[in-house]
Amino acid sequence: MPTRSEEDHIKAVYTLLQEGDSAFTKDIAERLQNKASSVTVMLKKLAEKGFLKHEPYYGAKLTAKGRGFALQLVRRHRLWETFLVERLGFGWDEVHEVAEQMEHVKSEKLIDKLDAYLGKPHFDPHGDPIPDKKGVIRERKTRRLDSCAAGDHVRIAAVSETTDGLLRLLDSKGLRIGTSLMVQEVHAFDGSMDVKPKSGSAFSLSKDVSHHLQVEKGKP
Amino acid sequence: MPTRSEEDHIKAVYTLLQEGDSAFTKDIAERLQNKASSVTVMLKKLAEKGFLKHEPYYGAKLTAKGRGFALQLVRRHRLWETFLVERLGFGWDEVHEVAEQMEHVKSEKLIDKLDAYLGKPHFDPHGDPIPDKKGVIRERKTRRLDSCAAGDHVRIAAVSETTDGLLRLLDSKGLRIGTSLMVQEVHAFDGSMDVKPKSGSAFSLSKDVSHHLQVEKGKP
DNA sequence: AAAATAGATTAGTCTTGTCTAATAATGAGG
DNA sequence: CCTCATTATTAGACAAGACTAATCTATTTT
Repeated sequence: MPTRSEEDHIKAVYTLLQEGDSAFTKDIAERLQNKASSVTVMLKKLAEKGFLKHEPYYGAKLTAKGRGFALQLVRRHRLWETFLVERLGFGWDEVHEVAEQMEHVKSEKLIDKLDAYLGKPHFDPHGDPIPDKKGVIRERKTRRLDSCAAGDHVRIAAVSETTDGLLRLLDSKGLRIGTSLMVQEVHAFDGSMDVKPKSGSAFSLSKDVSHHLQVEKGKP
Repeated sequence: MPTRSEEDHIKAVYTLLQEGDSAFTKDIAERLQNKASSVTVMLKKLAEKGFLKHEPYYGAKLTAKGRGFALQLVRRHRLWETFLVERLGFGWDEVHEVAEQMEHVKSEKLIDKLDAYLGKPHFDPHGDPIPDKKGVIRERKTRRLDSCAAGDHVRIAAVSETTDGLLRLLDSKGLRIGTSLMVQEVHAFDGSMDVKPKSGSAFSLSKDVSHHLQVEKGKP
């Protein structure tokens, strides 16, 4: 049974591999607010315990065991985030840190019951998929909003960054998971775009913002 | 900000002082599954930090600061137990260990919102009082069932031991918090008593059991 | 009052997880 | 191909928190 620090490292590796295709010591260290040397030591230990393969100087890859473990952590994290937002009334920009603590509570039964209580949700408040008990993630075909062209009709599926600033900005513009948009115009010089929500008037989004919005096709 | 281990020690001292009037090294050690020598070291540290007074060889007493801290832990523990039983459908004999982990999650806002979500309950599923945000406990005048005499009408207010065995026994007899009983007869030779629930037929309770039931007066 | 016993404390060790400093490997540019 | 900047690793120190063994204190028993 991994310690809390071990769990954090496994999850960091998983997340980095999701975002790109590599998990380097430096990036893991940055994410965990640790020094690289500490991470090296930890990776060696986790490799011995069979959670990952550590190729010195070339980063880490998860084993099946490590991946399964990481998926349970992600599941726990996202279920708690869902609980905090949907039941306790937290804003979606406030839940990350708390869920980060709750995900380490060890009780399989607790997660089973929480899952049932929330209605076995497939997505968390940021639109990220929640792995099921077996670690299976239901896939959606989404693209980044900044890859869309004028005239596209789309629905916001997920927000791929969870910094407080971005989430509050979206909130203030009335942009939520599920909000339908039409892309009116894309400005080549700075990548900003004008979008019009189904209900409400049009406004502009900078590339910084549209880059982090995952959307799926809506009806045209 | 105390560490998890420090929190555990503070709470153990608080609980022992509630149950009796002393918190000795040995008893703290037993409760935390630690050795006495480890506890001594910890008590010295907590005394330096101002959470308690440590009188070597005569145990520990909490300071106001330590008591306030312990009350917040108790509050968190009992709110989570209430959540687990009332919302997630856990049995009241299954929640202790999980709540023991959840009580260490640090977020004042979380507890405020949980409290509101549960309807600001004053008692947990075992009938124990939940301190409010300021640490104030609403008192009730209760007595142990084994101090009652034949003919008394009482209502179960709390169960003062939370071992799985006792709680399951009570469950199987239909005894819950709030159940009304009439004491039919007390047997002097072994302290057992016959009781009759308002609805249902009479049965016998051993002294072991009646000793741990806190009751309040019901209507005669 | 002395001895015995239960419990508490101290001293010293070990493990875990972190750090800093020193050393080594990689990959890019000249 | 060599050098340099970046990143990784190793080695050694340190703090927290637990343990064992040895010592000490308080209390009870004789």
